[in-house]
Amino acid sequence: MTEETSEPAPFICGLDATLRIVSGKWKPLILFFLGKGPKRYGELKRDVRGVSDKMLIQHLKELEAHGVIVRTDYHEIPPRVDYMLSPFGQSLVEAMVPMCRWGENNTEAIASALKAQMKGDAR
Amino acid sequence: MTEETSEPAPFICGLDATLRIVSGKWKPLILFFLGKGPKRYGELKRDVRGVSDKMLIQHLKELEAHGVIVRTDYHEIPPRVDYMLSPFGQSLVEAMVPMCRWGENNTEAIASALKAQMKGDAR
DNA sequence: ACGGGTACTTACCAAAAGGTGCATACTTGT
DNA sequence: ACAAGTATGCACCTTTTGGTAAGTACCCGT
Repeated sequence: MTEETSEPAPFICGLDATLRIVSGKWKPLILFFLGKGPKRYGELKRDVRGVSDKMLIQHLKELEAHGVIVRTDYHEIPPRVDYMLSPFGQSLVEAMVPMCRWGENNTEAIASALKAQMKGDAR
Repeated sequence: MTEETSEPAPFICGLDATLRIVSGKWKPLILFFLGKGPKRYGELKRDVRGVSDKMLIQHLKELEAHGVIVRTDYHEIPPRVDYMLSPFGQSLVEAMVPMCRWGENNTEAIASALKAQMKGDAR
């Protein structure tokens, strides 16, 4: 740290910019599920199968810091908080829809492509 | 390794499936640039700024193994190889277009969202 | 009064991801 | 003859990422 590296590195292109927001193992999934409407922390955790508390919270904080989601704390006694997309996040989710559909329409092909590769790896 | 864990874990949803293919720091970018037409290794490396040889090749191999790109080796003397999208890859790239556009249309907002966050982090 | 659910937080650790630098084998340009 | 470019491969090491397990403060149902 001899110098301040505050520069976040310029974007190569639009896609690169988008990736800076959605990169993170579970972020796209979180966004996808929030696209279906506001959700409480627990609901989200059940939806995004396999995510740990640590990751879920960390990603939620980052998405909030980036202005794509909005956190609402009801300050109730058994904690109650929910998360929803901001308009910015909403537009992002819309941009992700084709990728979701691509996955839906090619699930079989993807599954076998991944399986085929494993055989090669499993030397 | 007491048991074969050959099961690649079921997809949570279509998006999850898609992510299994495009996950990797540079993969979306590689695909994006290949969307503009076949490219030689060197060209790609110049396009995808910042990628190391190791990563570029590794990602290219995976994408090829997954059937999204096709490698052509001309067996020429100073090595000449090029990469292009397969029809499968082509459809994937089309599904990514909206995300590219989203990034293009929101570059400013994204840049400031990222910058704003850094200030918070820099405690 | 105890177990379970709520939404987190923190510390510690393992694994994956990625970068650097060197090597290859042959050619073209200077 | 020597440096540079071509498309990789490999060993080594650092960084980043992610998981586990524990704890917190408070409530409700039994």
